[in-house]
Amino acid sequence: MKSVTKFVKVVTNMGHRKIPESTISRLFVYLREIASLANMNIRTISSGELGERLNLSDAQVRKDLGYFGQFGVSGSGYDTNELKAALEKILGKNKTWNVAVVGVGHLGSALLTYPGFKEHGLNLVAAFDSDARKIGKEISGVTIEAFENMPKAVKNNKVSIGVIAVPAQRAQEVADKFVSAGIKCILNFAPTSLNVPEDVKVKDVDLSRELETLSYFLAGKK
Amino acid sequence: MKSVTKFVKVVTNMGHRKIPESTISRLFVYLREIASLANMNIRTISSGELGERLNLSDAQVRKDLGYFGQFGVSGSGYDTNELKAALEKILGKNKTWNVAVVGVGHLGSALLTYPGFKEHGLNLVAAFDSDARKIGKEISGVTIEAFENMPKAVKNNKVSIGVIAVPAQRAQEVADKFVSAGIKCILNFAPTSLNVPEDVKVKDVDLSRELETLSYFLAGKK
DNA sequence: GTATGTGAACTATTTCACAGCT
DNA sequence: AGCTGTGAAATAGTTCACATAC
Repeated sequence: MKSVTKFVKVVTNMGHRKIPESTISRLFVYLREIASLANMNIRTISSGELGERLNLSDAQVRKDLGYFGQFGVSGSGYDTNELKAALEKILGKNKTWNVAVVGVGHLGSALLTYPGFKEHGLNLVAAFDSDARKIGKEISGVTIEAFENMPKAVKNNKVSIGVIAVPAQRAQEVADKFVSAGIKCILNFAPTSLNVPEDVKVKDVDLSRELETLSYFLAGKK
Repeated sequence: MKSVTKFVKVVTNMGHRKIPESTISRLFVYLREIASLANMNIRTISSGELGERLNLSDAQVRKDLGYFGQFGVSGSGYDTNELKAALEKILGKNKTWNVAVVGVGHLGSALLTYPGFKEHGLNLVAAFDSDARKIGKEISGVTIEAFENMPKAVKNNKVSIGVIAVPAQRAQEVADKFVSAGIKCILNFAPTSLNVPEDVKVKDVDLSRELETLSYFLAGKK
């Protein structure tokens, strides 16, 4: 007697195993590479080849993908078009989000002109500063407003992500105002640790720390 | 018979236990906080209080410091001035390094004007681009040169850190040229994984990935 | 033969918990 | 009593290795 087993691809993480944040981050890297391969008309790739291109082990690639389903074919590898579609679905690349920036100094204005925002589905819709001389100026198609207007603007523009680009000593104050305006997701460029409620996600981007660890490494050799 | 034990503070990691990179990164955070406390004339702080300010556990603080020596006093905590001095020594804050940037587009020019470089002992001494229209222009006191001149300039200026701020598809080429010019330390802003010899340290700063993981988080909550 | 998917083993990092110092 | 320093326990993340599929 023959038994027939049907496998179903799982694209959301149904089994709700805990997924490492590093896995999520690598999935974006896989997607980039796979998209480029698909674009070059390469139809199939193995975990080993993909890992080699990205300086990762074959096992790492398979394990990461394994959290979300079974996308490969034994003996041949992964179909690039299928895997691309699956990753896009997993990672929610089709959605867009509105973003507001507080602090239009060096960093803030560099961010406002950074094309990567738009490329990743993030629309800058508002910018705020408390320096009166900056208010009213336009940058990247957005007019800088007074910080006091922020909560109202967040609601009117359905802002999902708040970006903090002010000096460290003012960052907590801005975070508190974001939280009370209903923001659940903060991108923090200030070199300080923010206190927020549990349901608010903070992503810290601390360029100073990166630079510091680099010079620590250099100090170590010789 | 009584035994007398003498303990000596270890400031370098003599015992060469393996130290997590995350520990190093946190030490810089401790230093910032401790410097600010010392500045406010707070003389002493416990691991618990310090952890609370930084959203870290008391055990984490003690374990991190423990890799480098014994800086605390049982029953009272850490002397802020002593700990500040010790951390500065451990982390090699006094040294400065020369930096060269390749790629003076949006990102590169934002970096060139970023004051954090100088604040962390990094001196921008040269900038390169392969766009003929940019060559000869000055930015932040540095004149943009042709990419071909880079290896010579790296040697003449004793450059220790190479910064890559070009599009992904050109990043490996730039990295190779840095490596053959003798650079041992690369700060990579291109969203791609670089292949370099073992003795070269690459620090990736991938803003796109940070943005992407943010939108993944948002996509997850309905 | 080649490559996946996945428990099991291993490694890294964090947290616990407590002896010992002030 | 209060707090450090540190092995031991727990947790997180990566790599191994192999049964299974094509």
